[in-house]
Amino acid sequence: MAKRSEADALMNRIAEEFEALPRQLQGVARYLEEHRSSIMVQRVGEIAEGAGVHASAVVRFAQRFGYTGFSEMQAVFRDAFTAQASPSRSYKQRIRTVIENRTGVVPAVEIASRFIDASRMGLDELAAEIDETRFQKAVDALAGAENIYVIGVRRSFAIATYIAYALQHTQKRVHLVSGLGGMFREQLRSIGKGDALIAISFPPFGKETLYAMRYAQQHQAKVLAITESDLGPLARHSDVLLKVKEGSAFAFRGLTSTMCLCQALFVALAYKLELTVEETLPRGEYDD
Amino acid sequence: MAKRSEADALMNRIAEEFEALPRQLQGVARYLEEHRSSIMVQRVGEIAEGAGVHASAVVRFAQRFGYTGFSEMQAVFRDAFTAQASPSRSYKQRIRTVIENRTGVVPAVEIASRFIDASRMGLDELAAEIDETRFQKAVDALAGAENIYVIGVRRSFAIATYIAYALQHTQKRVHLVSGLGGMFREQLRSIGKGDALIAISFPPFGKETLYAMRYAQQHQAKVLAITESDLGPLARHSDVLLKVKEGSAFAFRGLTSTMCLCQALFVALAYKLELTVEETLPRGEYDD
DNA sequence: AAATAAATGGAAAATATGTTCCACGGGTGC
DNA sequence: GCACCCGTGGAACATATTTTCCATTTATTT
Repeated sequence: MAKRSEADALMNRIAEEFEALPRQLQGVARYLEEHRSSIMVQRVGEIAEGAGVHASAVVRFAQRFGYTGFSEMQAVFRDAFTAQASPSRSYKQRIRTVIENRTGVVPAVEIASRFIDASRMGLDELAAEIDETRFQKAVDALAGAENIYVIGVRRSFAIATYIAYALQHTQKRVHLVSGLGGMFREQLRSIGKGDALIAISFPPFGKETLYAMRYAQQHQAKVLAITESDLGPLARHSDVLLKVKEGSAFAFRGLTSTMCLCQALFVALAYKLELTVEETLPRGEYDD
Repeated sequence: MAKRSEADALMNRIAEEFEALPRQLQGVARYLEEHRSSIMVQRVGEIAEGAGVHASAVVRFAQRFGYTGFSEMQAVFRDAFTAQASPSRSYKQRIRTVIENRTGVVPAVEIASRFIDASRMGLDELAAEIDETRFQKAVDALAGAENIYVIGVRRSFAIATYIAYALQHTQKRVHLVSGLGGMFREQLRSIGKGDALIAISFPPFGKETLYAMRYAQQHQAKVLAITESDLGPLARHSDVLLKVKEGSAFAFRGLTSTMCLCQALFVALAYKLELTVEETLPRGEYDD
């Protein structure tokens, strides 16, 4: 109990003082936070190597936080672990959870956990059922396009936003059809042969998206649809259709699988366009 | 993978030979079985004491099972742990191999699969490491806010967009600080006491986001940060900080965990506000 | 730009830890 | 009952790991 919080307290202190720390010690701090769970089994040398610093820097770090040396600090994490690993803990925790549930208030984390679980299942399904041929076709279509238009409204707008952002890292001209100022049609006007439209839509399908797809097809642009089913109105108006089935919990639809698919699409495209990943997402000042 | 089974194999061998062992070594065996999970952090002396034997008995035990000494046997358990504690590491190595093997055309689906895998691991980690207390605090902070401002730039903008969209289904007034027309400051101007700001940012942190956080705090609004670490500049300017560590493949950062966390946050909030899910996300004509 | 302070990394010193050796004792078989 | 063997534990030894020290580099201030 107290053991666990001692490690927590230390991590908090580290977070507080972080900015005042010299470069190398910041590196150590980052490593500790990242690998908190395995610090207890690692040697100073291993941690030093992982953090890219000299062993003595790790010792200095520990001393800066009031310990006589690394060993003493490590003991804090070791104790925290053994306290948690001891069989009594899980039992007590289960009991406590049950008690807390009795009060009628479902803890927020309970809801979150279930939702995350649902999302995981969604990703599992995505991994299992991805259509190789179609995915390849989708990548090829984008690779061959001069201009790429992206549309998605309401729930799908965030996804469209992301795709448009990601594609800015390629040489393509990218157009997010946002409808800003009520200008859906105007933003789409100049799409034509050699261009591609990415349309993301789920039932009940937004009429703006459907319009865009029809318009794009009429003007000989390739249409890539991202939706949940081969049936439905999007199939008719698309050249390639990628399916995503989202997991759901509390009757609330996830969006993680869609996001994941879109990112995968982008990575595959970047790879095909032979952008090195560094070019793709500069770790410099433009990334956030 | 193989690491885990090596420890298992050892435990099996111990079980088999158990009866043929001398009294003290049986004691060691019992202790190991009982405390399997914490062997990796314990010293020979501790284990010896726990089993009620002399340290050298423990060493003899290890040698009896083919190891040069206790250390070598302990390493088996340590490896088993680190293999399971940091699955992403072995994963990253696989990824690197794939990249280095670019002996020609890697099929797009191959890339997609890898990426989806990475995202899945990200979600696993999210589920495992979500901080109950903080999550609850985050939900409470939002539930208590009159106005909710949302900011995220570049990579994080899509997420901000989504949160703003989702929150429109509550009774709160929601403001997406988009920076449209260069009006970051202006959009943020009226934030004040009783309001909340949700800031999503990852390194290198966008200065607009940092500015917004500082401004919000100065005006006594609650600040909820969504980022990847307790360290870094966001910690100082936030009241609640939710951590998300994204999986990555091809050195390309995922966004699915963040998306998932934000959705979970929203669902938990909706639940707390006692919105029925039907009210929350009408499946009617406004959903897309 | 010089002076001062701080940070860094190599290597020696100190310590902790693991391992081996050996003397002792109890039990078993002859 | 004696001798032998195996198991046991103390202590010396060896090794691995941590810690300290100091020379060098790097940043900061005047």
